[in-house]
Amino acid sequence: MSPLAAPDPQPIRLNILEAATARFQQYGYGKTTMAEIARDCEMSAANLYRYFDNKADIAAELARGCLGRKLERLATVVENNERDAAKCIENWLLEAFNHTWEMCLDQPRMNELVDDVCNQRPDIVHEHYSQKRELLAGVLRTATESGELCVDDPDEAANLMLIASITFDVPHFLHMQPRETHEQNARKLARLFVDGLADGAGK
Amino acid sequence: MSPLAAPDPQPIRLNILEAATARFQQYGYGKTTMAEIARDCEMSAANLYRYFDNKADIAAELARGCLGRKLERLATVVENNERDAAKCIENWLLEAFNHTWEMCLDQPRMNELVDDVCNQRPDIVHEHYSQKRELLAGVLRTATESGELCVDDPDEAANLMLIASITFDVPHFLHMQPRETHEQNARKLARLFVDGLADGAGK
DNA sequence: ATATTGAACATTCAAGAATATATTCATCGT
DNA sequence: ACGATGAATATATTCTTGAATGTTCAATAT
Repeated sequence: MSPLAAPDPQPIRLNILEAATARFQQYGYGKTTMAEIARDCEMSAANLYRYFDNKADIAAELARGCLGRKLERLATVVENNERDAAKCIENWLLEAFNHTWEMCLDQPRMNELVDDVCNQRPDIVHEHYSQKRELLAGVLRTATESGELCVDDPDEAANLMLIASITFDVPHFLHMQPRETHEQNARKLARLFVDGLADGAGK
Repeated sequence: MSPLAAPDPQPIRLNILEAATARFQQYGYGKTTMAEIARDCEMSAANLYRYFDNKADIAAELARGCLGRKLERLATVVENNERDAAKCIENWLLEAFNHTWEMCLDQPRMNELVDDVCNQRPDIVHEHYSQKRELLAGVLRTATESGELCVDDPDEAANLMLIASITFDVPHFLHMQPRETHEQNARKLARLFVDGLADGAGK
């Protein structure tokens, strides 16, 4: 009633996404039908197409959500370590790895879905990547201003760090080592980054 | 005749491998039959099993060969840069990337085969990885002795570098950037490694 | 007009038959 | 004995087809 209370812009869209999430989690993308999602939303399958172009677009939206939550976790790490870039980078890598690890264990179907979407939608991967780089570049810029690090081009350095820490973002490599080893590697790699970007390096 | 001249220990095995290579290159693993390989060797299909346990083992042997040649290229890089660890590491990453890139372009089917074998035979991946780590650790050890670098645990550092440069070894990430960008990234990452492992870092 | 639907259409999936191929083995020639 | 083979068997691949599902659209209700 009040013009101040902003109602959900698309409550139906969200409803569909929730229903799809529940189905995909339990049965997987391939085994859930548009009819089932529609039934959960108490509408016809045809009507889903008023809110999404097709089934793949629902999955894409969910994948975006997953990647968004991952970004939020990393943003929280950044917020909690504003004064200590070394710790921030270490915790960034640990958080990235733990998120990947936990997704694989706890939500294997959703994880698989994100993987598939990423393979078919380079734009989604790229946006997620850009957001991460921007966030990480901010950390490096701040640390350079405070004197903790000495980074000429924060964007370039952030890019490098993301490339070099791909192991921790991609499920494909997870099974090659136990969790503890991965975590140790994350810590060591963070140390290597910090040493390589420290003031006085490479001169 | 002369006991000095060591004849091929298994010329027939090699012959089979050559025939299989030619077929796999042109038609792919799935589309070439044991009968075809046998015909190329002028023998029966049954006789192939005197030299290999099964078709997959032929592919495994070829994959080992591919990885072996990759290791040889890296070993050559090491030999040609014994005095300059920084250059050696840079050229290592460039060589690793270029090998991956060229394999994907020039021998896509063989590349796919190596990929498949690696997914089914962790032992082969692991051995290749161990060989690379040993080679790279040697570089770090030598550089530490000469004072160019300061690496406490060369094995651990080599391990880290290999993990961090996975992008350049795995075809999966190749298409995400043009060749020049990858090469620049390889150079920059090498620089980051060297800076991070330089004397005085991390103290 | 807008939201929704049932029914039509297009595409994909899945199960089984048919085929092709991988693998084994008894036998042959040396 | 050894190396090799053709035929026999087991396994995998392909093909076919009915069914299931994704998608569209004209028609209906609000």
